[in-house]
Amino acid sequence: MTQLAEAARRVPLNRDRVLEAAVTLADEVGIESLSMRRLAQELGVVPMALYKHVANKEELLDGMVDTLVSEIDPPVPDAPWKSAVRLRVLSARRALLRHPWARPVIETRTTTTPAVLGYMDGFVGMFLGGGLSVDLTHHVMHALGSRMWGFTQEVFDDSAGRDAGGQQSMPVEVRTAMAMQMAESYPNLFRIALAAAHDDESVVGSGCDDQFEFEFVLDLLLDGFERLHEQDWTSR
Amino acid sequence: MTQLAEAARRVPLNRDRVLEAAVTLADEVGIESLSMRRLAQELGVVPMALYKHVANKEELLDGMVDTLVSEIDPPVPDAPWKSAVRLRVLSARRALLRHPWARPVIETRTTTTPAVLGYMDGFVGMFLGGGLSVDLTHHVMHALGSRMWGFTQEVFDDSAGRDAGGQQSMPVEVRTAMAMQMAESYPNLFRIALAAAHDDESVVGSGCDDQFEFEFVLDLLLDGFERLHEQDWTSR
DNA sequence: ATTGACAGGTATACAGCGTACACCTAGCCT
DNA sequence: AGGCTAGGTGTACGCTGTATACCTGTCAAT
Repeated sequence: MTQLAEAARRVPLNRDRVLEAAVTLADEVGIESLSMRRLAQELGVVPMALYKHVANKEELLDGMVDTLVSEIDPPVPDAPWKSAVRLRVLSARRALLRHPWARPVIETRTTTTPAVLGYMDGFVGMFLGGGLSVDLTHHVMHALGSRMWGFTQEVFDDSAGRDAGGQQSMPVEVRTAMAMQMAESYPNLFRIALAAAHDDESVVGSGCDDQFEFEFVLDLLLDGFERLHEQDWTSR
Repeated sequence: MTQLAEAARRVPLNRDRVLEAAVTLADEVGIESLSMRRLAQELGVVPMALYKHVANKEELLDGMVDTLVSEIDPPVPDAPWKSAVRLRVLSARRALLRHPWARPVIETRTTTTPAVLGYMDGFVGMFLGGGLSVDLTHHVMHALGSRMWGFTQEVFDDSAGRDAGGQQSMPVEVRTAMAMQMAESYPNLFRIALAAAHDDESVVGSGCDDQFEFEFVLDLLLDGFERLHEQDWTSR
């Protein structure tokens, strides 16, 4: 035990190792299971030891976001603004899909770290560099919102029809009964769910290509931005 | 005490009263302070008593969202789809601003109650009723996302320049030092923050009209939807 | 060589959370 | 009269973040 203690002390657990461990732990067990105690245990250390390296859990989460930001590709220089933005957003999205915990964490952050400010500054720079006015860029950044991070607030779930409840072990007669119930309670949702299920080749899947939906909206917005830019839009 | 117990029993605390109390409590003290214990206390009852009326806290939150949904105006019939959608979204936004707790709660909901399904169904109905194809409507609903609820994921905060940190009691030399710091670290953000501060008549305000930003994006999207509809867009 | 500061790990403790489980009691139906 | 039940109570468990005090090894300055 003395040896272990010494071995632990030989690599004295700095801030980066704490953040790194937090990221991989959250990747593995999910953000809801990332507690200070659990993280400490993972590092072979007592919970309070973490507080020598991060002020509190909020700061830990801030740090985790910072490491995520560092994984996002920088803006490609000398590219048209639209594709530069597009590429970077999609890079952010890839990073975000690697770290599912990041979405809820980003959503709840209140403080803005320098790394995050730098990330945003990059976007603003792309728009301004593309010739968009300061005014338009301002509103465009608001419009981009969380899509800047590669995610959308997915609040519309069209999987309701095929599998309301989530369990797959359900007698077929119950399923059809529920489908009929839905068809009459939510006729419009039903039509869409039906169409999505129809298009879907793999019967198992959600019937909805998240990546397609994301790029659909992203391009819709980018095209809108471009149009406003071309007609010298201004907020009066 | 017997009298109190009897008085309490005379109005035996049903599900609706629990939900109503939860909503007003959350309105007053914020969602982060809404605990089962606190809510029970507010109702003059022991915490576990609540569990006779809601299965658990999740279901309580679901119920709170349902009451919020009931405050949103139904779709106005016989209106062009664009303005019908627009009106309803803005009605949702008003409800949401009355209940600040709703945004984080909606964001974290996993189950979808019938009331919420009905709400969504109404939107789908407006698009389909306006002649949009099932396919386009599907993607349009995804694009709408959380904006359906009247909020955007506000992840871009342009108040960074004027008041990084939030405290107003700060020596002016420190403030200018920070501004200079920002100007060189985040030159692009700085330009935008500066412009926003300039436009702002009230020096105190955030320098950013949230309502304007919201409607800006909403209309950008609606116009995009319309354009796609006019050119019979389809996802192949 | 001794001392003292300090960085970093530890131990204990507290207040708060959601909620499982057992219990009680008043009112109603047979 | 007797039991069922709806609804409120009391206690307890395991979990959370973190304040506070303590200890110990390392290193710099005397």
